[in-house]
Amino acid sequence: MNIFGRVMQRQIKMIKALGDETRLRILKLLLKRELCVCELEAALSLPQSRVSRHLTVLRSLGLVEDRREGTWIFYSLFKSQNDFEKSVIQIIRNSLSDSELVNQDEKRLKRKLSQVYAYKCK
Amino acid sequence: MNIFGRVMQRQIKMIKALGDETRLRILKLLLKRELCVCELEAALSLPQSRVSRHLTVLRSLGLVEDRREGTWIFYSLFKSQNDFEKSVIQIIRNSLSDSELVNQDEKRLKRKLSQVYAYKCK
DNA sequence: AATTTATATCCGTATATTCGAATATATGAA
DNA sequence: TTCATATATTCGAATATACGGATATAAATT
Repeated sequence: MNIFGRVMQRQIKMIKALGDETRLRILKLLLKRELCVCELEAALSLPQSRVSRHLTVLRSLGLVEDRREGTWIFYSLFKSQNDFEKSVIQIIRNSLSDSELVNQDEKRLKRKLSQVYAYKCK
Repeated sequence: MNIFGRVMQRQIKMIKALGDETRLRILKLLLKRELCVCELEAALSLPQSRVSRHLTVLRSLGLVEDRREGTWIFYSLFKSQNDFEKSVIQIIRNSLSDSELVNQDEKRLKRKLSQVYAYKCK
C-alpha cells in the first residue's frame, strides 16, 4: 500500500470512529474544554471501562490528545491542520445539535465540575 | 425515543455510512455527476451486487437519490439542507483527496462513459 | 412469449464491533 | 509498604457488517 493508501485508510478510520454515539458524545463535550475520564464518565453516565475504551480508540486515531496530571488524565480535542480535519471538526460541531441526550450530558457535566471545584477549594 | 432521538440516530447512521471505503468512493464519484449502477460498477471495478447493496444503504439514509430511466437507475448525491448535511458534503469532498484509488476510479469512469457515449451515437 | 440487460435481494460465511464485569496498572497519600 | 483513586486492558458473549455468488425482479427488445 502506498502513502495515499495509508492516508486514506486513516481518514476512513477517523470517519468510522465518528459514527458511534458514545464517541460522538465524548467529542462534543471536548469541543468546549478538556476533561478527565471521571468527568466524562459522570457527564455520559456510563461505566468507566466503556468511556476509557472509546477514548483509546479516539487517541489512537489522533482525534483526542491526552495529558497526565497526577492520577488524572485530561483529554482534549485534536487541533485540525488540513481541510479534511477541519471538516471532521465541523461534523462534530454540527451533529446532534439540540439533542436531548447531549443537553443532559452538559447538565451532568456541570454538576460534576461544580463538585470538583468544591473539592479543590475545601 | 423522542424526536431528537430519531434525528440523532439518523445522523449517526449517516456518519457511519460514510465510514466505509466503497461507499465513500461512490459518494465521491457522485459529487461531479449522476451515475447509473453499471457506470459505478465499472468505475469502482467491483461486483454489481456489492455496488447495489451499498447504494441501497445510502438511499435508505437519504444520502443519494435515484431516478429511473428505462432499465437504468441513475443515482445522484443528496442536496444538503442544513448545517449537519452541509458538513457531510464537506467531509465527502475533503476526504481521500489525492488518493490513488479515487484517481483510478475517475479514470475507469471516463473510459466507461466514453463507451456509453459511443454506444448511444452509433 | 422469450430474451436480454440493468438492478436488487437473498443466503451463508467471515470478520468487526460493542458491551459489562473483572482484572491490571499507575500515581499519590498515609 | 499499604491503601485509595483514576485509568487502562482483558475476556467471552452478543450483535452488526461486509462479502461473493446465486437468484429474483423489472423494463425494453425481438
